[in-house]
Amino acid sequence: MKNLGAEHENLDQKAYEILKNMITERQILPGEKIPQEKLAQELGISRTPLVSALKFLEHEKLVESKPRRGYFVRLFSKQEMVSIFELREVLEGLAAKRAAANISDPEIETLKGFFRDFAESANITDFRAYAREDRRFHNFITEIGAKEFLKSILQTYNFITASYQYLSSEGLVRPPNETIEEHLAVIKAIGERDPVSAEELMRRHLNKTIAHLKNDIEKEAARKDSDKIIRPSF
Amino acid sequence: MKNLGAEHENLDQKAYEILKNMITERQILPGEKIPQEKLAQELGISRTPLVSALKFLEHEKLVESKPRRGYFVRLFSKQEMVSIFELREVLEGLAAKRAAANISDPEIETLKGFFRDFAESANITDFRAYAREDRRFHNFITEIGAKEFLKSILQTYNFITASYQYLSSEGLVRPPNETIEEHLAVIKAIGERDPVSAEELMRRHLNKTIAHLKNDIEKEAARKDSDKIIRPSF
DNA sequence: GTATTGCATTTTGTATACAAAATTCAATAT
DNA sequence: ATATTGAATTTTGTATACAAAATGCAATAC
Repeated sequence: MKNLGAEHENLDQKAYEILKNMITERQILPGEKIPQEKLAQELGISRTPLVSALKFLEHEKLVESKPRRGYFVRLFSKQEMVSIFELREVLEGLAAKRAAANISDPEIETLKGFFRDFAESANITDFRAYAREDRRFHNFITEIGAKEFLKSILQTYNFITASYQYLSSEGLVRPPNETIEEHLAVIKAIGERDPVSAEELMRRHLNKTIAHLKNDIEKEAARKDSDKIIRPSF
Repeated sequence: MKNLGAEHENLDQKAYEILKNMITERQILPGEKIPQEKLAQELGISRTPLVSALKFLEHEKLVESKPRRGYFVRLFSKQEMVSIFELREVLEGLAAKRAAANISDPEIETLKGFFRDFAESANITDFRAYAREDRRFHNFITEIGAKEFLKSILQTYNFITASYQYLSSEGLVRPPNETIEEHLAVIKAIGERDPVSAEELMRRHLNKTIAHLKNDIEKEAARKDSDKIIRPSF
């Protein structure tokens, strides 16, 4: 009966945020079932707002409902990650275009600050710091270029990307040395308020990541194929 | 795989579909409040699945929650419709690209059937029939080019477009004589399995609609501005 | 006649209750 | 040992209950 977190609009919201956090921070792992009663008790709420939050997350594809069996944390295959990056390509392209069209002077200054610390060094070694900057950069563009609809979609898919990559090399698909120039090019285009170039460059940037992922998938498939060929020979 | 047909997985789903339908068919008008208890009784269910459905629709922006005051059918401004078409531009562009890459031979035949009845006539007069074909055409491309994530997003935004346009000239922003060639060009590109052209043409097609909408908005603004100037002179 | 106040009514947010489905697990059969 | 069965237990889907908030309305004051 104690209503502690009194700053929250309602319990649905609170449950939603906590759950989402638990998923990114891998407190519940992909594929795992979400124990409703137990979790509700842990959070000091009833099942009602918890289920409500689960339905929201289901809509965002972060969670999957198997009827009469429960909710499970969604597991994304590499193939699905390609689909998500394809979406990010067009959506962030649009965000970059709109950012270039709407950005204010002070925002341009902020934008130019991104990757400044990395721009000079010939070889970036701190992957973790770079990955953080990467996320902040993409979020900043979403923030200024995307509102309402676009923003809410992008947040979902950027979030999925982030939670998926949590384990891989600090959350980077490609090495900093390869992406830094692409980032700087996007910054330049938006800074010059050039929507066409901004969109094009952002799309190219994300498209290269897609190519990289697809390459990984192919390599894996090839490895498995060769296994299949070799094994029967024993 | 999927459970289609009359059997409803659960009441949430049922309530969701009925509500969504009521919104497109304007049985509940934009801005109106949704009476939970009354509607639940009418549908012969409790408030629980109804509220569940409302949360889904809230996520799709079809409905808006004002805390402690209830749910209201969302009202879209022309400005917001522009944002939605900007989304459709990039998303259906992607869908068209993927459709061109994945389409099967029989599907090409179906595709080529679209707009056949209109292609010959020099002047299309049956707006209603054309509008229906338009919707079917866009849905078909979504169906073959977009799966999972892209599909679910597109369905939402196509739906908003449809429900918004319900009142305007049979649901068309631009006249058939203007759009028919664009449609045929997209069909040709996908039929030739040319992803690059397919994307480009679909984007251009939707972009022209955006331009048209923006033009409308400007005209309206101009009218209001001139009102403002004239009125004080009395 | 319009504005203000206070009370009765309605509606929301959340908890709880409960039947039906799913799961577990031990007992039994193969 | 492995497979099968079936009752005991858990969990889901849905309804209902109820306090707190919002709303409507009538009585009163201005």
